[in-house]
Amino acid sequence: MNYWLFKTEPDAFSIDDLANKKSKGELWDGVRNYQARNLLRDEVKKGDEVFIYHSSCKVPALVGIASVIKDHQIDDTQFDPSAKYYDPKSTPENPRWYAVTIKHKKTFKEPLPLKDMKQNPELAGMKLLQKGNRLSVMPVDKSHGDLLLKLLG
DNA sequence: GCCAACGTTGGC
DNA sequence: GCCAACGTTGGC
Repeated sequence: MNYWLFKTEPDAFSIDDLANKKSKGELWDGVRNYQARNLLRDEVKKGDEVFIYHSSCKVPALVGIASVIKDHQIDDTQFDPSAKYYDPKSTPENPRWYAVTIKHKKTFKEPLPLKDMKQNPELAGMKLLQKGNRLSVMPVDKSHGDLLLKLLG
């Protein structure tokens, strides 16, 4: 079992939206970055735990946890010209983008703001805290993941 | 809204 | 394959 962190903009899709999907879960599509794609395709596996992070909002923070309930599949939005994430250079014969399905597990009673994470020496080294980091899907070390779960319950 | 830090694109 | 121009992300 591995830990991951997925970013989402709460205005577009929040932890509450994910919670509302209940056991059905949510297909995490629309990822259009090769590094993130490689993780989704090759390394994110059913049963893994995913920290949900709200970005580009008033208080950027870790807000909850989800679990992966389905391994990667082709992200069909890449073929749909009307979709926001349409990729004209992608073909069904040679798809570029993939998506996994995750299910809401828990919304933390108190979100853990980015600001606080930066101040916790035990979390130093987390990819999320590295300057200039823009990845929307990233690995979380086991030690960091365990600690976060302990902090957040 | 600003801007730093990237990633991507395309001309050469 | 280099690199300038451009677009996007995301904290502040």
